[in-house]
Amino acid sequence: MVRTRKGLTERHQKILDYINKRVREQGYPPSIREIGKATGISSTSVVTYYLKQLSELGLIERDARYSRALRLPNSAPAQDLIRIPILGPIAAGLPILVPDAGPTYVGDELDAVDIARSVIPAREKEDDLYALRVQGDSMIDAMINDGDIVIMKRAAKANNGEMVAIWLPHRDETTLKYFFKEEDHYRLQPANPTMQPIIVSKDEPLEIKGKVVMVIRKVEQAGVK
Amino acid sequence: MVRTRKGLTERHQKILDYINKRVREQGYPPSIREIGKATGISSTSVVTYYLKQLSELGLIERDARYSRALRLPNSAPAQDLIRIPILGPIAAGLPILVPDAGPTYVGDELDAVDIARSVIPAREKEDDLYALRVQGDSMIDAMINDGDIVIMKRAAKANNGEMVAIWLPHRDETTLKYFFKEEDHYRLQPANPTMQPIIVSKDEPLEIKGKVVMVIRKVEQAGVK
DNA sequence: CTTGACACAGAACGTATGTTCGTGTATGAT
DNA sequence: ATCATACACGAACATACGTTCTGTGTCAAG
Repeated sequence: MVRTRKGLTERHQKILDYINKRVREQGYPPSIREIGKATGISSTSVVTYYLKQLSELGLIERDARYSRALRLPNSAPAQDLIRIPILGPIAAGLPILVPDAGPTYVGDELDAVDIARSVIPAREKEDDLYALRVQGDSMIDAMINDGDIVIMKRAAKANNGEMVAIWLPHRDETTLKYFFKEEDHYRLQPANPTMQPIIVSKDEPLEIKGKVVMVIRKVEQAGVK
Repeated sequence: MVRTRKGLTERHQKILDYINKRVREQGYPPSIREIGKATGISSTSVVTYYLKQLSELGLIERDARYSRALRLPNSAPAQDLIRIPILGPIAAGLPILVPDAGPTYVGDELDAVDIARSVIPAREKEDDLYALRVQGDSMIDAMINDGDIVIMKRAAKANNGEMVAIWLPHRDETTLKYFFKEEDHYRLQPANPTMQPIIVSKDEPLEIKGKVVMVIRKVEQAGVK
């Protein structure tokens, strides 16, 4: 693990190690002067000098100017998990219940999935994420299977090309589709290119329940017979 | 997770939540003034006042006097992350390279995904897991898309009904299929029930490269046009 | 030899940050 | 009414901290 990276002098390595150790042991990063003392560098400017290099190499991130405001991008193994509550099932004929974004969610008896933050695509805000468990085969056109878990992000509207969960009250239907707003209608495009889109006129009510961020499928031993 | 603890006022709770969030998102704790601003407390002394109480309650630890020197003792609860190396691409016409189970893989220049152990189905042995990035649309019959990440478990043989990655040398083909050993042939069944199975005679060579454990799809904004 | 890049040190400087203190306002007990 | 306690505000203060500037020694290229 601790490997001499190309282009890193001993001091780079020592600084990196020390930051690592401090973050692990104390829970917060050291100050420049502490780094200096620990690595035998007598001047704060020299530490700054190295931190700048490490930062340019992408080995640390820092919001300079603030105290102890540095972090190790690749590590942070400690709290890199986020817990996403599974709010309920999603199925063709079922509306989705999304208890509107309580800033503090109460229900901790709920099911949840733990996801490493690093696998969440963008910098999604954690509080806006929730998960649904797919029931039935109705989402196969979205390449989503029975039993899959879809991770959603709260959203009431969508941009063209985003995959969203849509509730069509007039049809009593929930679907996951790519969303396109066009001339005088909405086009809901299945992920499977061989399938036909659904056209929804703008008169018809259409509720966007969230954007699909991620799909997780646990493959059990049993498959098709 | 976020639970109103007995004896904690809303401000205590808010402060706790904010520290938590900042540590997770930034990698280092906030300053007193930042806490104040985020929780609607206008005076630094009031924040100090609460921090002292939280500290006495053992809900935070802090080396006061130093900047941002506070930490959440209970954090690092689920260190349950495992890192799964992404060994390479998987595509219809490509053999899979699986460098046989080095007990410690050296190459850390490789890509990897972090997964919470809790979402890994069985008690798979961590070292037996690896991941592949799907290239192309050739796996759509397995409900697996271009760009998906499949998490595999090393295996040279499979039981009936398991989904496996198979290499057919005579056909120069890699596929993900449900595996069934039958009378005098193998039946490779697509996950999509509307599609026809591939029948492979027992004379034909067939290499099982691993079992599919999980599929992860990150849905980006862009979809089908 | 000169030049410039690099690694390093020390001092000066501005500010971000935590603490202390004086003050004010409720509330409840005596 | 008086006092204690919990909660809250803002100003003053000391200092820990990051930045910047100046200077020194080394080493390779010109």
